[in-house]
Amino acid sequence: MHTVRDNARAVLSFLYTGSMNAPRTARERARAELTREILASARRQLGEVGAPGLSLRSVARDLGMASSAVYRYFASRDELLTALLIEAYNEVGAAAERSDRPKAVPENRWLGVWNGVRNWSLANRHEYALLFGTPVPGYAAPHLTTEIAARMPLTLARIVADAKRDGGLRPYTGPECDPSAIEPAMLALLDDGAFTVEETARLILAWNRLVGVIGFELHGHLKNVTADDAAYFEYTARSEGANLGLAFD
Amino acid sequence: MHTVRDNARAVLSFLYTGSMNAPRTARERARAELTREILASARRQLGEVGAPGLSLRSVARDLGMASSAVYRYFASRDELLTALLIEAYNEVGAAAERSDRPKAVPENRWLGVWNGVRNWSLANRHEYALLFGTPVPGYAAPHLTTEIAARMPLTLARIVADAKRDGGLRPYTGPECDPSAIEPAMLALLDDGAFTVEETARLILAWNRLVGVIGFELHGHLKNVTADDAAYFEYTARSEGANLGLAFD
DNA sequence: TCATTGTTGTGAGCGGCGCTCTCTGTTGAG
DNA sequence: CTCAACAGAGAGCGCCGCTCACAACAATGA
Repeated sequence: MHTVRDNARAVLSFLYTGSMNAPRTARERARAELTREILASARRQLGEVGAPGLSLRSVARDLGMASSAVYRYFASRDELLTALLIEAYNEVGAAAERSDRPKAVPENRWLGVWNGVRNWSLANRHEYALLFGTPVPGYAAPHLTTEIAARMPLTLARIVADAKRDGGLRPYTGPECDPSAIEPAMLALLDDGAFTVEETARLILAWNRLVGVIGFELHGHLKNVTADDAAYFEYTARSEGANLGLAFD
Repeated sequence: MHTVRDNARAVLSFLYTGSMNAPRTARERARAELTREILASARRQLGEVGAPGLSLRSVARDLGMASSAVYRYFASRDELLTALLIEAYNEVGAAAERSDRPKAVPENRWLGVWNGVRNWSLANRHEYALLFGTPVPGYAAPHLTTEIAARMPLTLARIVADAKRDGGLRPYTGPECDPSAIEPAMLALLDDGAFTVEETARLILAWNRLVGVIGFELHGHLKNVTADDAAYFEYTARSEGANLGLAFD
């Protein structure tokens, strides 16, 4: 029998794997149901008022239960936010994968995924902030989240790997990265060592910049700076793709 | 005579210009003094616990006064944070300017300013978060803050402008930006039209990426990704400088 | 079958928060 | 000297996260 304390882990596992150990008793079914409802309500509120405004008490009110009862399901507000964080990581990863069209030419795939991530972020700005904005608490089990967080950047890597395999990658130009700057484990993670250190560095840079430029747009730093955010974003995408050797002009 | 309500504007003006209308009466002197003390205490707490943890009540406790008294000086917590925001904008701008060595070659100036901004950010991570992390409230008088916020990017622009004047700028390569993506007013702002639209776009990109890569490092997204953050950062700086035509390899 | 055991929900309560209001004493301008 | 503007104190409102004791209840094993 699992105790209440184990629940958090169970929820994370649920979010990660998409399924839970099948609930055997009525109580377990009710528990799974209510856990989902709490998450759904929290997610709704996150979308409306953002992470700072999300309160456990208001979730409880929304569900017509005592605020203290919610603590049977999530040990703290941070734990609830962590669950939402994982959910959001999965969503942006899914959005990236969904907007990849493996049959298109690499350049169009690249733009498609960049735009897919941007569109998700514009439609879910509070979720984006949760992922890439200022971190608030101690937060989630790092090992679990990093695995999920990799989904989006791996989608980018796959495009470049395919281009490389098909000979569609130009030799890169410009300054090169000190190889010792990159964590060796990253090389293995990225498509089982399909990339050189230099390519890996540029991939990291591209991922980094994709997130960065969206943040600038979302946080208003481009106000009075750019006139057409979508065009500026596409320019960023092309610039970054070219840096990796994709054939933009 | 100014009323209490005017104080906020006075504080902002004080932070911006570095001086205030000379206090004539003892009361005005005391007011200026206490305002500074409140800001100093708030700044101290910001550095320790970050913006979410900063509370007006604890500032009041720190200064040995009733919490309600603080409201004579700052109309709300947001207004206090706004003052800190402006202070931080000025600081990072000053750090950028201080780390520029106008007599050095453009490439070294470029690296110097990038590192200067990074070092300030590492030493003031909560302040960085206030500037470039998730925005929380409605926040400051935009017109005032944008003027101050421009200090740091303008330092970058100056280096490139000097290089261009001295003929040290290579013709740029790679994808170009749709000119209509850039706000025309930006062209005038940047050294009175010293730059082409394309150069302006690349400057914006560089500024954007400088902030972005620091955010990634500060927020832990580079953990298990890079092995040497400083080396990776310098790589970013060189890559960005080369994109603007600076002679990095 | 039934007592035992762990789980679930409640409501009261703690300390903290931002913020408001009223009241008192004080300062400075006319 | 008068009087309006100001500064500070303290009580209080409605939130918040979180804890705890308690009662209702469901699963389980003797």
